[in-house]
Amino acid sequence: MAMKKKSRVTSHSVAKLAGVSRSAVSRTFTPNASVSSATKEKVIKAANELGYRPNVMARSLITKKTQLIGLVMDDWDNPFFVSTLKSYSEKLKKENYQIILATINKNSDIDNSIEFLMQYQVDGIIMLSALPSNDLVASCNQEHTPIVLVGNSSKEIKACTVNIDHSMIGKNLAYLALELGYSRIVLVRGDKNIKTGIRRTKAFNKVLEKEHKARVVAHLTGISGYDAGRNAMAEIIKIKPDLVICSSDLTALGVIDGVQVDYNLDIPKDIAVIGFGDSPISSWGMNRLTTVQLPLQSLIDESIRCLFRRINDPELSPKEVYLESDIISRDTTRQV
Amino acid sequence: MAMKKKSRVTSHSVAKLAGVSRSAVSRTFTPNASVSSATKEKVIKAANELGYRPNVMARSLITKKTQLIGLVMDDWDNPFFVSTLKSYSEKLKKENYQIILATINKNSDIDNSIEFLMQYQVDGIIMLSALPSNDLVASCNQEHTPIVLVGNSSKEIKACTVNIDHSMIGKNLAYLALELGYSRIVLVRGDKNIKTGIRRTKAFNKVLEKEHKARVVAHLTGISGYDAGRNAMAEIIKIKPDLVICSSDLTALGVIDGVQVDYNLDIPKDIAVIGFGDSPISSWGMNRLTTVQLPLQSLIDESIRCLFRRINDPELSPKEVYLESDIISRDTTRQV
DNA sequence: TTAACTTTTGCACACGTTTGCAAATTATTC
DNA sequence: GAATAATTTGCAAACGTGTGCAAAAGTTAA
Repeated sequence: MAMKKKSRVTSHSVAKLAGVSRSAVSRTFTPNASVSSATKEKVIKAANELGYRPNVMARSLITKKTQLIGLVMDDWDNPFFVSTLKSYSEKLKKENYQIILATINKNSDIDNSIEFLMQYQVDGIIMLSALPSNDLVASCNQEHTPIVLVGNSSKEIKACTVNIDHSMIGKNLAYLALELGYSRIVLVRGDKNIKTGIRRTKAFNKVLEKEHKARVVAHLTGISGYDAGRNAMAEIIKIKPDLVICSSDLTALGVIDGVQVDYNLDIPKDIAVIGFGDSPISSWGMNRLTTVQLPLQSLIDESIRCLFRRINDPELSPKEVYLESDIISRDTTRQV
Repeated sequence: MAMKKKSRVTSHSVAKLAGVSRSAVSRTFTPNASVSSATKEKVIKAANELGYRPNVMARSLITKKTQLIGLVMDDWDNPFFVSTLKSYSEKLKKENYQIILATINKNSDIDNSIEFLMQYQVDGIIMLSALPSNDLVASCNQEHTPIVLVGNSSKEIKACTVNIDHSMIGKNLAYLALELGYSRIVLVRGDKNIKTGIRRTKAFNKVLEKEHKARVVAHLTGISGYDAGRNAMAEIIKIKPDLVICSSDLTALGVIDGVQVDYNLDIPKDIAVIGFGDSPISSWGMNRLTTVQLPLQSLIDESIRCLFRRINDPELSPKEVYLESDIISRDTTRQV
């Protein structure tokens, strides 16, 4: 006996079983299609019997819609972006879209990942923190595949961008510091080339220069993580600051332990600390860290909204959205 | 002037520009296909000029391969599984596969998410911690779409399973406790219905019963997270245990702070603590937690290997893999 | 009953590929 | 140069679906 060949159950086979035409079964699975309830019933019965599932690939070939959204994740080490994945997946699913995931290894791969996604005829692309080339975005626009850039943008690119307004954060941090009466401030940041940090710092300094009631007594870069923060205190302590502003909660926790454990000083009386991100650890247990809360949900919602707007009307010109962040006052800064 | 209709650049258009047949352009993009280098060059030039990208949907229709792997994530709150996403994405990409992501909301949705993925004709499915129904798995097997179950299994299901051997963990924990000379042990777990925890506990008790040099003086369930752990100490402290074994690192951290801060006892001299998971926080800064290290990389590698084995040979019968875990001895237990 | 109208149905083409096959071209051998 | 072998090429038939169109069936009105 010959080996049974792999054969899928197709609209043809269920049509045959139900005694109708292929069109009938197609229409049964297309909402609002013209099909009598009698045949619909027959088709559904046959489909269940055979375990029929419409082939999305074949369908998309003709409808030119795949219900696929490409999601490119540039920075898997950034917990903010990773934590958005769940929401993206759930919210897109609710709109009947699926996520196809693209990872980036080297920087040169950003464009490559878009090319990949385009081969799958995705209906839209969400880029988390990655910046593609102008040419490629133009090419996507031409094929009416909208791109939304989240957490990164460039003036020249013709794509929707949804961003956190880091300048505003810097400004608000500065005014908060002034309001609380701090005057000797240390800024602690990670990689000095990260744009968002640069933007915050610039806005922060601008306010201080205008008001000249306080000044930045030290500006450290290349410090990220608990240990780096804690070790950095050796240097910071000499400068005798009254406020240390960090670019991540984890760094801030390191700084806090440095202040309290290694140098036996009081927080916030002797030195105040502000973190960044409002990550879960910033409020666990004994940690009551004053920090910047990023509007992640708005970021997600807004980027999805932008995407769908352009999927539904590709001629629409791209939009720029900037979101504001709150500063959560907890126990590592003095109260107003 | 009439509105320009959306028209993709197809193999037809590049064939016309290059002055060859559609077959020629198809063959230039198919490795090892019979095509002269002269025409190949012509085609590539034309393709670049037009920005041609082969349509994967159309291709998969005929090759019956989509290069798509469905990844269903049951429990987004479990940091272990979420942290595997990056590795899965990178490793599958290296093999030229893409991930299509499926989320589960209610439990009844597990089968649903598989149905969804099957509509996209995925070449295989990886299920993280979710358990699908027998019927559905059978239906997938019939279509030669292999499924790998990670972190959850059932005897009856005919699918590959890759699991952490929790019985072995329980056994090893028990022998470690005996070896270190602890005799009054408290077990602290989360939801009492979680199978993995039950399995560990059972194996743990079995060893203790056999050796009867130590005993479980309390077995608390429903405790998970830092605060729950810390609060639980109020009850635990009365029992005067010498070892507390927790089902998560975070809970263990709460217990530790309870012991040290709230009751001013020494760790590990007065009470020892063991966590679970070797999550990053367990070794940050001052935390030097003795804990169970899960073999996540092996879990990922093994599940991918199982998947590909069955993709390449669908007749192969499914395999069960159990992985062992190490216990990392740090500073919250006494040394051997 | 007939006419006009509405709904349902099936045919056949389209979507953008891959691939077996035979024809056409090129390379090799005598 | 002819004969043969090896390679390259294009044609045409799939793959599994959606959809315009006209025919068929059903419904309503007179």
